[in-house]
Amino acid sequence: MEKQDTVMLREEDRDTPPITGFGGSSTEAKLTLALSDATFNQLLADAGPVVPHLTASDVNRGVGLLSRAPNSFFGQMTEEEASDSNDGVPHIFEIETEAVQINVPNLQTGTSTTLSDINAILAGYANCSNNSNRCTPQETNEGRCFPALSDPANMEGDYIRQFLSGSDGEAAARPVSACQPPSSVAAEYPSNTPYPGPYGFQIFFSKAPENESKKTISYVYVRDENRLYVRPNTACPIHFKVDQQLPVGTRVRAMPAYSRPQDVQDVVKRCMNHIQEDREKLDHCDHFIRSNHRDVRFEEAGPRRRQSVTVPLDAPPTGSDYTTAMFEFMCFSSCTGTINRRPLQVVFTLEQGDQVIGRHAIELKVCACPGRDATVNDAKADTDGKKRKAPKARGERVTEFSTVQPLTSTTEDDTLYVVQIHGRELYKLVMTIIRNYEMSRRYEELSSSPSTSSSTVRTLPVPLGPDTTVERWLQSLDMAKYVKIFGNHGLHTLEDINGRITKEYLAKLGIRDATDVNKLVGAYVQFRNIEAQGKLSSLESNDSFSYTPTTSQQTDGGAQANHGYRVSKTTVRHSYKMPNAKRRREALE
Amino acid sequence: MEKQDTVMLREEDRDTPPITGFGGSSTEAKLTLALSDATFNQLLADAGPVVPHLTASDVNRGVGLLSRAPNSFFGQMTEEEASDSNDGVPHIFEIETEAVQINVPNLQTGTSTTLSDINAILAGYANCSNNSNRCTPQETNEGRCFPALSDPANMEGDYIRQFLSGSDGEAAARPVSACQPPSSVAAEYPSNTPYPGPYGFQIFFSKAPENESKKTISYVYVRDENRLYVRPNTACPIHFKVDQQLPVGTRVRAMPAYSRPQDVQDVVKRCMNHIQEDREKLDHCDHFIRSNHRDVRFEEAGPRRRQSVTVPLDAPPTGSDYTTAMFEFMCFSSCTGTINRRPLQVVFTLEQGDQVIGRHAIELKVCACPGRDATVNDAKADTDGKKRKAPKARGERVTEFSTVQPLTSTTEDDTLYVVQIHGRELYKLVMTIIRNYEMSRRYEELSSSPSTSSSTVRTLPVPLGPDTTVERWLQSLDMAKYVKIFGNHGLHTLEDINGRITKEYLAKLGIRDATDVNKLVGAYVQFRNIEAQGKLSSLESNDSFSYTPTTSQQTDGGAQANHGYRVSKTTVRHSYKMPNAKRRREALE
DNA sequence: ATACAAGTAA
DNA sequence: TTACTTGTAT
Ligand SMILES: [Zn+2]
Ligand SMILES: [Zn+2]
Repeated sequence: MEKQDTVMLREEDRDTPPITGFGGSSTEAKLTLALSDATFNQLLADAGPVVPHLTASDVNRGVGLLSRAPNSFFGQMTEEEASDSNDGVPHIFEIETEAVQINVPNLQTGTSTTLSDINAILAGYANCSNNSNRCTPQETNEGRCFPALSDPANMEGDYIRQFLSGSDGEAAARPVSACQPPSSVAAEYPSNTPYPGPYGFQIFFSKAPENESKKTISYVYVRDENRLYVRPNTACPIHFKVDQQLPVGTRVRAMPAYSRPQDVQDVVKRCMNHIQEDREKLDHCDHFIRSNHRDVRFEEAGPRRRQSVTVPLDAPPTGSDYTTAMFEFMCFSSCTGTINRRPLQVVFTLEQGDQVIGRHAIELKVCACPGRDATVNDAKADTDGKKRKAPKARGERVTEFSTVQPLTSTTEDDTLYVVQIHGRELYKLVMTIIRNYEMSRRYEELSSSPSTSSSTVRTLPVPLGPDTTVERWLQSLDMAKYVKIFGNHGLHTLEDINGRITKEYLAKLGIRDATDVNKLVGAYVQFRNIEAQGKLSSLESNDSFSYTPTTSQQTDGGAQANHGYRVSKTTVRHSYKMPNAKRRREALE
Repeated sequence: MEKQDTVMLREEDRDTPPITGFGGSSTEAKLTLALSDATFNQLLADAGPVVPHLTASDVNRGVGLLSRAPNSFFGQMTEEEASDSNDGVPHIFEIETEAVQINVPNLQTGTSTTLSDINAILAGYANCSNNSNRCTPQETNEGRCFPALSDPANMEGDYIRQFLSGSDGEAAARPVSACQPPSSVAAEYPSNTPYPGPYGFQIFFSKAPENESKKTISYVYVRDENRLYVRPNTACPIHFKVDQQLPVGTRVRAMPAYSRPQDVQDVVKRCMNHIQEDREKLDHCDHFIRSNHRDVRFEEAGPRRRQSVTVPLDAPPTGSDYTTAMFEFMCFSSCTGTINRRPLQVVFTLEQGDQVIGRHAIELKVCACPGRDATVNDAKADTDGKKRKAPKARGERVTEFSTVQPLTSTTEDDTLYVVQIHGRELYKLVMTIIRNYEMSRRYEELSSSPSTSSSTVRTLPVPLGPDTTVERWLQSLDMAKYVKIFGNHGLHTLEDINGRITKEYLAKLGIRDATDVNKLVGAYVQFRNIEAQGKLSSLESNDSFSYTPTTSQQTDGGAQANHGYRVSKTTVRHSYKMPNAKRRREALE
């Protein structure tokens, strides 16, 4: 089996998030500690040319790898995306590569791993690769067959690669005695490798799962983290989609697993307290995952007696192209003694008999307040890696104006207003705002139609909002060539890029052309400014304070041409110096 | 048996905390619901003249009664107190009274209590009273023989007394068929009545149990609450003292019980998770209380199979007059499923064979941070009656800007500028800024010196900049309490928080107090506004685009008083409509 | 929806 | 020791 032929690395793919395997990223330091040189060299010899990507920060943080690279999880779609199934999104997985992925679990502290352990793991993936031979390879519209291995910005990642790559790539195909049958339940470590398989198996969640208010929501899926937050003992609908009709008897298995390398060997079970609680009420009361499907089957199999449930993947209801299954999670992620706050995953496998014909995994947190915890995790990610930010270089602050809101109407844009401003401070402030605004307006006009000199011409016929797609935004800027890059990084809406568009960030994405960078940043700044305006405007609505026009006079009273260029129409003069008496009175109330 | 003779109630004792029995205080409403009239009358006939005291607030709060009345717990001494044993502290219990105390457990919701149940309870106490005949009565130096029954402030307490007292007082001495043996383990409900008994049994704790620092302390006894805070699985020394030599074979039993009336019927056991954890490591791994004494005996007895341990009360070591026994508590008070955060007691009984010859009880909280929790409980007691902070009311937005960021230099603040603004979008944006600015200026003036009508009064002498520490900023806002929160998120300078301060973000940081949030956001908006002004001003130096004043005219040319109120000094009129030619040229470069 | 409680990690 | 996490009460 010549895997090299199927692994096509291209230079331009380097900015693509790498695919990462289950725990594969954290072998680094611990392998060098626990393995003898001979063992380690053998490992190198066995390892194929394609190795999982990992970063030192992953190792240090013990973070679930999958959550770092949303794009490495194929098959998660929003409901809308799922509905147009042939859009050729670049998220289609090249299945051959699965065969040579290496998922080496991290070693437990104080334990050691033998070569046969590792061989067993490799064998498991070899089996996956055999299965994949039955699959129809799917290529993206970019012709990319495999995500890049290298993150040029991460030298430690390169270091690891140095150790694990460069060998002959035979290991994946080599039969090993510890080889397990392909069944998903039989593996020592459950695979979580995304695998759409021959039927294009996909999993996704409702965009707005419930009408509950944000804080009381009983489950929420956060796409950036590929993580489901859900309350225990709550039926959570999960949507599954295939692109062909499935043979009868095809089932979906939900198997829980620990995310962190040091935990993967543990079987996820309910805690004793919760088992005890349901001992008389539920059959299989020790299973962590349940389903209320009439045909649910509880299984406990494999060398570790891992527990899982399967439900048949019924045909989609009429008018729908996906099937919804309900699963319940019967313990908190924080339950003492067992899960004990350890990060979890759920691996969903599409199975035909004992053949795995599709697989997707999600991160899972079962908690009392999914809405709250999803938010908190978001904030944490925001400030992550910011321990002590180095004194930031000045001069790029201009890009940091931001927060999101839709544009307002642009129909009266050429009206000229005259405003009296009281005090130099405020005057300078206003001038700054105005300059900034005009600057971004210029950018926008240029990008939309350089030949138009009037500021009434807007690139965007429809106001931008947080839900506007990045694609549309880029197209409006004549930067459609960057659509793919943004999409590859999981940035689909303007909401997604909120707070991100800086020169540095664009550089990370691989956008380094100075003109384009300036254009993007400028346009983004304007979007942010205008959006901020809308936000502030909404604030003022229920405020008792309101300025009053003191003078109104017409300047430049040009006639308004129907579609012509209107220099100015009305002048309103306000004085913003409030009478002291009034100010004091209002302040006191 | 004429108990009345031994019960000496004095008027001046009314403010003394009453003695309360185990759960006796909450019979009130539920008795009247659950008992037939005949049964209830029978109960009244059986009840002695001395009844437990209870308050409605106890019932409503479900508060452990004993914690309300520290003085009702005799026998707890500090080490110093114990050493001078003849100081005649008023904590000496008049033993005869125990005979007629009534400990009626609260009825479980949905259950009913029969008269025989109650008789059984009464009988238990009758037996105690018989035992007490062997005791040497001890009087306090105040001559008080029995705590007052009445809390004058509590009418419901009086109501209960009305029902339960005033009968012939025979019940206590009357043998009842359901009568239980006197053994402490045999009772349906364990008694927690303090009872020094014939040997003057006393229990106390070391004043400073450990040399650990306050926060890392593994156990602490708070005398005001008669409560021991202790870490689980930690040997906690408890001192026992008798004033005569004990017969050989005398043992001390430690039995856990729930404090609240609605819990007393439950047996205190370890939670399943912790049992499981120690299943192979410990014998009697299901016992909540353990001792590392070589001669510890685990018992499980009585109708409820209550678990307890006994250790021999060895003779005090030479030079000491007390004996120390070690007990360990094997679950958190917060353990899910079993104790579940319910308040606990430990009843220590001195036993000779199956005779109880001494008893004392303490409140117990087993927690991870005894030092912290003891302090917290202290503080809570301080602010008691304050309930929990009311959910914050919305709509006080006017206060949002009350402490808005102080303005920068003010020397020219009253200059009036006239600005032409092109386009309604920009106009609205500018107006929003101006309104916010003026609003904060108003509030700032009010807060800094309401008597000053001039805006020259500033709160902050030094202008803020991106390098200003968040700490100083917060201090200037009187929000120093949030310094740590920001610091923990790597936000140290105003630069760090640039673009981040929104209500949502603050909520993520854990800052949710509406007033504070509004204050911070308002102040931040102003800071941003001012900062943006400066930044863009500096930007424009190397920017070919710069607005130019088109008109300059003097309006309202008032003379500038030295510190007087200056209405306006200069008027500058700008047009912000850029020439199309220039705009196009700049945009292309 | 907010505030608190309490175990636990850094 | 601090502060965060996270279940739970109000
Ligand atoms: Zn559990
Ligand atoms: Zn426990």
